[in-house]
Amino acid sequence: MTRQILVTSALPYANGPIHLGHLVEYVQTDIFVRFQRLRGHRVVYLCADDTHGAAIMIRAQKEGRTPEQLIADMAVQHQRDFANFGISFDHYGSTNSKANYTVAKGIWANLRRDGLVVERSVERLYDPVQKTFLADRFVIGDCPRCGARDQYGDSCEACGATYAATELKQPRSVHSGATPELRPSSQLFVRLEPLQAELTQWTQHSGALQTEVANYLAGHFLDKPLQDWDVSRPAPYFGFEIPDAPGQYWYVWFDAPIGYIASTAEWCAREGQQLDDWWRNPQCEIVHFLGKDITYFHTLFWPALLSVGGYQRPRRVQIHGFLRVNGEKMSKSKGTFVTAARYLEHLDAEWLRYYYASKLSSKIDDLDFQAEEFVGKVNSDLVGRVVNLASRSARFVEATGLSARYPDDGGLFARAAALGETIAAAYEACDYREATRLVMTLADAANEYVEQKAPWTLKKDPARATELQDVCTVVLNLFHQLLVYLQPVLPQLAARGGALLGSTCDRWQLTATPLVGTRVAKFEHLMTRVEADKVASMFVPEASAPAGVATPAAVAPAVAADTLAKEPLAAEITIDDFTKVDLRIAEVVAAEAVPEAKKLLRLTLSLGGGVTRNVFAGIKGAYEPERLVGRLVVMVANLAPRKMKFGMSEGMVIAAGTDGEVYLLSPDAGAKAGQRLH
RNA sequence: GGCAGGAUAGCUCAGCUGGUUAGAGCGGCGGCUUCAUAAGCCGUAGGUCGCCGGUUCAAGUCCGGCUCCUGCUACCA
Repeated sequence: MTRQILVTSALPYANGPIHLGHLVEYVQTDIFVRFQRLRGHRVVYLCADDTHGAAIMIRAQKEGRTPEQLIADMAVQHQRDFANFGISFDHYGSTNSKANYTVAKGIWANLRRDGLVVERSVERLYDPVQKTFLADRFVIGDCPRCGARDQYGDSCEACGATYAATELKQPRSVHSGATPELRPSSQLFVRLEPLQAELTQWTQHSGALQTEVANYLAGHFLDKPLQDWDVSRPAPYFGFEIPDAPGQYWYVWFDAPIGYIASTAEWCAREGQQLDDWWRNPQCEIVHFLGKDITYFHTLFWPALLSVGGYQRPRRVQIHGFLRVNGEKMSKSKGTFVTAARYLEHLDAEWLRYYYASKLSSKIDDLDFQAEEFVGKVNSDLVGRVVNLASRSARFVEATGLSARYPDDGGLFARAAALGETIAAAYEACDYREATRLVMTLADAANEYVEQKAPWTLKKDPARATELQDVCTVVLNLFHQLLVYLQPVLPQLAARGGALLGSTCDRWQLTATPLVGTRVAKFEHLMTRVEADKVASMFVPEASAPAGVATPAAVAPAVAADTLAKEPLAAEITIDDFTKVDLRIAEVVAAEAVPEAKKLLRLTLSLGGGVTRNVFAGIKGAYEPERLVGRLVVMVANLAPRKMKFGMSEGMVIAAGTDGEVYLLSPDAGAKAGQRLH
C-alpha cells in the first residue's frame, strides 16, 4: 500500500549559520524521507527559515541593515549548506511570507471564534524616550545574579542565569539609553486549558510521541491546568502585526510552526497539489522531526493550534538529542562549534551522513561526535568493507560484464534480500544505527565470500574465466544490494556505484532481483578515505581560526594559488623605509559596531601603561565586537590621525585578506601590549 | 530544588515480558592473505553489568535507598 507522508524538520532560526548540531536533525530527517521515497511512498519534505523575533531585529540593527536583508542573506546561506549535505527538501520557505501570514490569520480567526483569545494587562518595561514597550532583549543592564555588565533582559551570557527584564540592575533601553519604566501593557493570550483533555488524550494515547516525551508532558504540564500562552509582543517587533490588534505582533513561536503549513501551501501552488489533501486528510501521515529543546512548542501549543485551525495533528513527532563533541557541549572557544561550511572545507558531506546514521537511534539520547570513531567508521565500514567489494571485483569483469545467469552463491543473495524487511523496519523506526549495523553484517558476509573464492587466483588460470566471471557477478550483486540499502544515507555513493553497474539504485525492490548480463563500467574510486589530521584541523579553536562563524569569507573557495596574482608584490624598499612604520602589539580593550557604518568597528586599543588609541577598523563583516575584546592585535601606531565621519581614528589595525576577506593577526603567546615589531 | 533519561568489555552501544558459559562493532593481541583505497580473512584476550540492600529456586533484567552524568525546568512557557 502506498502511504502518503508529509515530513518536516524544525525551522532553523535565521539568526545564525547551520552547524553540525543542526545537521543531526536534517540528516536524520533526510534519511527518513529518502527511505520512504525508496520504498515507493508518496512523500513531501518541507522546511523553511524561522525569521521573526527580537533577536533577528537586534542583530540586523547591529549590522546596520534591515531584518529583511539579514534573513534574505541567511536564507541563501542556509539553503546552500543544506544542498551541500544532500538534504532533499521539496520546498524551503520562510516564515516571513505571504503564505505564512495567510495561514496564521486563518488560525487566529478560529481562535477568536472559539473565544480562546483573551486580553490582559501585563506590567512591561517602557522606553519613555522612544515611547515604545521593550521586548526583553531590548533592555540591557547588569545581571542580577553575577553582576556581569550589559546583559540582555532575558538571560545572562556570563553566568547563564535567566530572569525577567524587570530584575536587571541599571537597566536601560537599547534604543535610547533611557531608563525604562514599568507600564501596564495590554497583551493577548491563547487559552489552552479548554483543550487540555484533547491534548492529554493525544500526548498520552495516540502513539505519536516517544514515551519519555509523553511522561515529560504528563508530569510537567498536564498534571495541572494549562496556563494561557502569551502570544503577542508590542511594537517594535519584527514579525506579523496581529490583524485585529494594531501595534501588537504575534510572538515568533506563534507563527514559526505555522511555517510548516505555509511551506506546504507554497509547494502545493507550485506543484498543482491541494493543501487540504496534505493537512486535512486523515490518510496523510504528518511526521515532525525536531530537537528536544523545542519539545513543548510542538507537543502542546502546536497541536492545539492545529486542532483549532481545523488541521490534523501529526501522526508522529520524532525528537532527537543534542550533538556533543568529544563528550562535551559544542564550544566556540574550543573550536568544536563547527559550521556546515567549515566542515565542508575539510571533509566530505557523505562521511558525516554515514557517521550520524551509524550512531542515531530513535531515542532522545545525545549523540557524541568523536574524531577517531568518525575516521574509523568511514574508513573501515565504508571504504574497507563496502566500497572495497567493488574495487576488488569490478576490474575482473570490465571486459566481460556480468554473467548471463545468476550463479549459485550458496544463498548469499537470497539471505541479503530477505534481510531487507528487517533493515526497512529499522529505518522506519529511525533506528539507523541498527539499519547500518545490519547492512554491515551483509558486507562482512560478502567479503568472506571474496576471500573464499579468491578471484585473484582464478584470474591466473584462463580455463577458469567463467568461474571468475560468476564470482564477480555474485560479489557485485551483493554490493548492489548494499548500495540500495544504504541509498537513504549515501545517495551519492549509490549513484556512483549504480553508474558502475548500470543501476539507478532508486527502488528498494531492486534488492530482490540480481543483475545479470549487464555491462560493468571502468572502475573508478567511489569514495576516498578520511585522513585523521583533516578532522583535527576542522576543530582548530576559534582564536587561531580565521574570522568568525559563518562569515561570507568562510564561504569563498580556497584560492591560494592566485592570491599573489591578485595582489602582486610591491616595489623594493630599504630597511630605513621599513623602520619608519611603527608597528605595535595592542590589546583590544573595547569594541563596538558603528551602527551607521556598514563595515566599521570602533576599537579602543591599549598600548600598555594607560595609553589607549581610538581606531576605526573595517572589519565589521568578519568579526563580532564582543569576541575581539581582550585579544592582541597588531597596529600601525605612528599613522597620522584621520578624521572620519564617526570620529578621529588614531592608527590602523593590521589584517590580511583578498577580495574582502579579513584576517586579523595575533602574536604568539607572551607578547605584551606596547611591544614594537622589528 | 523539581522532572525526565542514563550508568553493561579500552570506546560506541544491544540485551523484550527475570532463567543455560552477558553480546555486537570498533580498538588491542596472534596468525593468514596480497585481488583491493596499508583494504580483506581467521583466531584470541578483555566485563564484581555504578554502589548498598531486598524480593525470588533464579536478577544486568523487578522493588527500595544512594552516588555520578546529561538534558529540561525553576513559581515565564
